[in-house]
Amino acid sequence: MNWKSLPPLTSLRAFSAFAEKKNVVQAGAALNVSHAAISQQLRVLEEHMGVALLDRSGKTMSLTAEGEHLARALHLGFGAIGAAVEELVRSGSDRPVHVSLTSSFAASWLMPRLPAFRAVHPEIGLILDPSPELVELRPGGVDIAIRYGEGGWSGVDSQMLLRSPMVIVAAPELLEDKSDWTPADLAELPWLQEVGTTEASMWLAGRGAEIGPGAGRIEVPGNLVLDGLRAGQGVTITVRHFVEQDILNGRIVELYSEPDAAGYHIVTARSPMRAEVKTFVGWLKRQARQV
Amino acid sequence: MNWKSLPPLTSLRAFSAFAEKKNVVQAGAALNVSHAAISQQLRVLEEHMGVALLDRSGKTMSLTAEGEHLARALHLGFGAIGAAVEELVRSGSDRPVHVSLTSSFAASWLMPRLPAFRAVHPEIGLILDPSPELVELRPGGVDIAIRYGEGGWSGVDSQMLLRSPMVIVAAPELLEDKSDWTPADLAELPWLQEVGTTEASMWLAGRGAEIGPGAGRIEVPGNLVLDGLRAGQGVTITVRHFVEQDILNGRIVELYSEPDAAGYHIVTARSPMRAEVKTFVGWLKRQARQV
DNA sequence: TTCATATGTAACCCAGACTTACATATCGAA
DNA sequence: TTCGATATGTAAGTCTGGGTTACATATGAA
Repeated sequence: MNWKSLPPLTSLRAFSAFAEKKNVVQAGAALNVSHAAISQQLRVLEEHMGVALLDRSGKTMSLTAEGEHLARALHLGFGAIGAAVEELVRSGSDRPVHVSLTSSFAASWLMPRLPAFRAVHPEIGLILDPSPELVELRPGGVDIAIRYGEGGWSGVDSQMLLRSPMVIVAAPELLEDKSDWTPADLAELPWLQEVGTTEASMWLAGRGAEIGPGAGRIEVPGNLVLDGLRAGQGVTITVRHFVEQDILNGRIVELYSEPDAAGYHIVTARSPMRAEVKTFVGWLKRQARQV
Repeated sequence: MNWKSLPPLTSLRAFSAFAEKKNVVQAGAALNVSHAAISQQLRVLEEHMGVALLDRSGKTMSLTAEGEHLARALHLGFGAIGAAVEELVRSGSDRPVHVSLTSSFAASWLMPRLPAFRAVHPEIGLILDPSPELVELRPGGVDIAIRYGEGGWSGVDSQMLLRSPMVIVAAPELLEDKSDWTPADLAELPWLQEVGTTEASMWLAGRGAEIGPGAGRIEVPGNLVLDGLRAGQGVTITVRHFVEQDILNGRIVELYSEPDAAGYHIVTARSPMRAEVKTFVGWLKRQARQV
């Protein structure tokens, strides 16, 4: 391909649009530009090629024989390009947006807001995939993951969605009148933990304690942890944001708080995002801002 | 054609060049830009389409399946466009440049300089068409005309090539010892006039005189007017530039000079000039400057 | 003539395409 | 495993091409 001798592509596009519409005003409309822009580009093209493409006699402009010839080629050429682009773009767009997240985030934050998303973007399908572990983000598979942490993971792009520290919480009934709970004391209470996760044990271990043999660890599906917590069935570690209301109205007591800069992040692969994914991510961020 | 959803054409071109060269540096070379420009345009395209077109793992980049698909379409599309453009541009370029001019300009100014043009641009053919009258400038016919006057003709573009006033001249032999020639006196002398032109009669008429019956008007082909003048066969009106040397060395006497801003102009149609015509016009102007 | 329609032009503005310079990543060879 | 060679990425600033607006001009129809 001899690119260097090709006229400016903008001028070819303007000419093609003019050839289609037979009128600079409409050609401009088709390209989202003013009629003057088309007029100028047509001159640029003729000047560049040194060929009379347009017959400017009379009120309306028409194509010369050479112009018709070029117009046919442009229609075919740009047509082929446009068709291929369209095909590739839309081949992705009927696939739903695949979101991997933790079940607690899904239950406590995302699910209540989903109806609002459906209302605004009924055309975008979603797959919510609650799984405790990080999954591979790859084209054709999971589009985005929502994960808790401090960000900065390597190999992926991440942006903070919701900043909130981890807290150790329990219902007042469980704690009875005792205050000043040390980690070792807490280890003797029953613990609620989502199946397959180890945050609770890790937290205790990090403080030299270990869940006592008599206390018992209750492993429940992620969506039931908070319900059990409120029912006074055990202590648990969770993201403060999810129990904020309960803490404020005294239904839950906050025992320890991790003062780090962690929070939920939107994690995406370092490859271009489909338009639908961008839409969903944008919506997520707007939702998080207006909490 | 749905122009509005098309990605920037620059980015499509960059991608197509990359697909061809398999390498950003060479793709840049093919488009006369730096490798960084290609790199950035590839990102723009992927971002716009939301489709992974490139596999960036490893040292070299390669196309994904989607990328290959798009590359094929772009190759065909841009190929069709490039071929049509090339065809139109070269269809004009084997036709010689057709120049209409007066025979006196041809003989006195252009012909002596033509060998220099042939030496620099052997690939450009010329047709010199000496004709006294203005001709129609149209695509496929006469490309440029060289005409004497004050410029500003309507319907055409003109640019001054050589400024020089009209003068009335004669050989000293013809004038003998008499000086102070009035127009009426001159009317009694023989006049040399190019066949088909009326400048001489017009000049006399404009001054209340008329070629006398005894004097005689000698109509000769344009290329012979200056020869006859030098041989003392008659008075004539001509452009001063052509007889400048003769005036300076006394072989010709300048009787009257029209002090207007006239001169030879390059006259072209208000339609795009073929590349070869531009070359010739540029050469003409450079020649005129260095006189 | 006058109005309506279509295109041209001048002059200024701005986004996006480009450059330069430096950084980073991978592969192969010593 | 270090080093050089090769290939691509990134930051930051520049500049111009493509655009806008506002006005001018030309043609055809009534």
